[in-house]
Amino acid sequence: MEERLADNRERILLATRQRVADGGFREAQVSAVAAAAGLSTGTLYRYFPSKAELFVEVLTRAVDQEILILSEIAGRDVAASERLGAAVASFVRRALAGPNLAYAFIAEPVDPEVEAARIRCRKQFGDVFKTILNAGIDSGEFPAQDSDAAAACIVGAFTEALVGPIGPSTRNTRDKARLIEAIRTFCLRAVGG
Amino acid sequence: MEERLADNRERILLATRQRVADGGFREAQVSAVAAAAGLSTGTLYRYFPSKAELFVEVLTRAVDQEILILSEIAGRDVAASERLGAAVASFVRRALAGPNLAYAFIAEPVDPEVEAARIRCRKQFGDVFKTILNAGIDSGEFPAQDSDAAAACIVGAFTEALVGPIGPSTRNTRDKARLIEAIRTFCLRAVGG
Amino acid sequence: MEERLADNRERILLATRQRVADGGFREAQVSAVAAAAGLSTGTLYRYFPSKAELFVEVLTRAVDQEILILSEIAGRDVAASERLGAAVASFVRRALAGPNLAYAFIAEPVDPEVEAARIRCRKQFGDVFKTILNAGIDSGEFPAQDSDAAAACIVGAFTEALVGPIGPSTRNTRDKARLIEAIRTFCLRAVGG
Amino acid sequence: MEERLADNRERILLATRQRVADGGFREAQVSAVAAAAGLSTGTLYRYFPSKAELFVEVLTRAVDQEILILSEIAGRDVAASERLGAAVASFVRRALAGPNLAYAFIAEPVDPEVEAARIRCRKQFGDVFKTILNAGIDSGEFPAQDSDAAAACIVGAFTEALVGPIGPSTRNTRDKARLIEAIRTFCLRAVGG
DNA sequence: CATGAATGAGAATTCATTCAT
DNA sequence: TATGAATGAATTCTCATTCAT
Repeated sequence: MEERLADNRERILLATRQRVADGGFREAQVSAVAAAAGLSTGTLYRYFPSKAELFVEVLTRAVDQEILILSEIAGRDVAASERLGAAVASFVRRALAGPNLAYAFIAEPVDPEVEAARIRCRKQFGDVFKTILNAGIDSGEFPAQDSDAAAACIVGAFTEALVGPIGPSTRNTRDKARLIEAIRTFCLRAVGG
Repeated sequence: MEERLADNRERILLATRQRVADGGFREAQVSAVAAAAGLSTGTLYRYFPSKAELFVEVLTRAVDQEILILSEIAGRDVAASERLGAAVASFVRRALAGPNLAYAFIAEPVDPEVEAARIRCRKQFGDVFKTILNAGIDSGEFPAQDSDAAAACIVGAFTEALVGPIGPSTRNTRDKARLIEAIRTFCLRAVGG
Repeated sequence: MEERLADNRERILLATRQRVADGGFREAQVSAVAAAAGLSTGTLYRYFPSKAELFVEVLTRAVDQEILILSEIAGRDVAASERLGAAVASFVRRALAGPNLAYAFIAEPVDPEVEAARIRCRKQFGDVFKTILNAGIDSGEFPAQDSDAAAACIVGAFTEALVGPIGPSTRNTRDKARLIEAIRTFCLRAVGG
Repeated sequence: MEERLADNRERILLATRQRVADGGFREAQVSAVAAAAGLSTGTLYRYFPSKAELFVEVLTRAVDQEILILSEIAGRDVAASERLGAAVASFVRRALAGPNLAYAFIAEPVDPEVEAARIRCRKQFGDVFKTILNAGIDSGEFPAQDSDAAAACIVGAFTEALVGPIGPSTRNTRDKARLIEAIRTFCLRAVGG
């Protein structure tokens, strides 16, 4: 029972992720998500009080996991530039696996409540990079700079290059590797590392 | 009365811009825009065949003007790095005047038709920067690099720094000047200039 | 001036006929008709108090002319069967020249006011045939029969064969001649002539 | 609850039929039909994907049943003239029960999708009569004739006599019986049977 | 008289949320 | 507890008619 409840909750979250990845938040209607999860809409509403809160959780979950990984990298005992490069590359690599999901999460707003969550998430990303930057500046590895602005620039740079419409097309593994490298180089040089 | 017609068209475009700036395309319903323009919905439809086309025009208008300015900068007879810095700073400066509108233009998707226009617009931005980059690479001013990826990164960087939630808050003129400088430095260093 | 007024009125009626013939009443919007007549909608409303009354007049005009011709045939000093055959063939022949107009007039309802006019028009057609039928019955040329029903059947028969969707396709002159003959034969035999 | 669902679907179809019978397709707005069925418009859309498809189903339902009956008659093992007479009389008899509905079905076009269905339906009717006619012609019972044109004429004749405005008014049972007989005689004689 | 811009009621359709079973 | 049918507010778009210029 407890088992079952948790199961349903996970199924709903998963179904939402998949639909968002497919067609963006626009295509993730409550009824479609419920159907994909093998549940009724009524049941979905037993687990989530509203569509917005469901979306917020899907978003937060994905981002939390990402932040965990990036934080680990940020905490490593190596040069800041290495950490920065690793963090960027790590994020980019995973994002390339599911671009639409990343796009929807990063760029597509839905309603104010979800939008607020999206903002918090980007802020979290920025904070990770700011941490690395500040460490590098303190250690003299990076030149003095506005780490807020630079962190924002970094997040923006890889977001756009990854999921934005003007990013280079990445069809095969080689293309992807090149793109990751290009973005890493860009960001590293940008902060003077 | 020619006067009057043009007026209405402009009023509608202006009302749309304002509502978009306030609450994104989401809040720019036909009836709300018409009311804000002091017109009936029927009249709005005399000037624009559909909501989507109205949005597309609002979008392209703003972007076309921007592209014009950036292109002029890109064509100047000075070092590529100077042109790049000037272009970034120029864009950022103007964008800081109406951040929400910029956000809606750059980041918010609406429906397929408008989304297509948004993509074209971002591509235009990217192309301007790619032109500068390639010139700089050819002249040996910048190191060899993937100019597609770098152009995307640049657009993403300043977009995010400007309108993204993680960008530093800019309350006064001094803050703004600092932000512009930070973004310019970031982008210039990023491409090795 | 007087000249001009009459001209405009005729132009409007003609433009209406043409648009109806092209796309049915559905496509004959006031603004489209006015444009086709080279006038403004406001001017159109100086000549016709409403769209419905305009349509009614277009309808009545066309039918009145038709009735005139049929009445002449009905009044000829020849056998009833010959008159009947001639009337049917005469109507059918002209209708084949502009099938869409005929169809719209005969079968397509628009709004109650126009529909009422349409009913009156069909009644007029029926009356012509009833007159011929009654004459033929009186003279012993046709067997006794319900001339109301038979007249309705005749109108229905040629209407359907002409403009209905199940009528045989008539692409060339030969086809048309055959169709006219088939309908005439059908109607003549039907009344026992 | 299965019960309930089917009920609603039927209720919607019935409500549509009734409104169509009253005022034609024109008066069968989605909201009016839903209200007449005791449902919300949203619910109506659970059962029918669009107004057009609802209309098409109302149309085809009625026609399919009719065609079934007529086909049975057409297949009987009696003289073609008897079958023709029986088919006409059978159709007319039932149609006299709901003249306006029949009119809307047979004569009133609405939008392209529904109009297409209407055409298919009339074609079905025509085919039944063509079958009988061809059989009669083959057996020598009817003289050689264009069975396409004649079938169209027959459908047109009884349609008009039934639902057209010029048909005789039929107030009581005796009148109706006479009308049926008049139409049957008309059609039979028309094909030479 | 002529114009044609403006009006605004009305129609179809969608979908998050509720609640009787 | 689960269901999913029902709801109805909200939104886009059309077009006959009016009236200030």
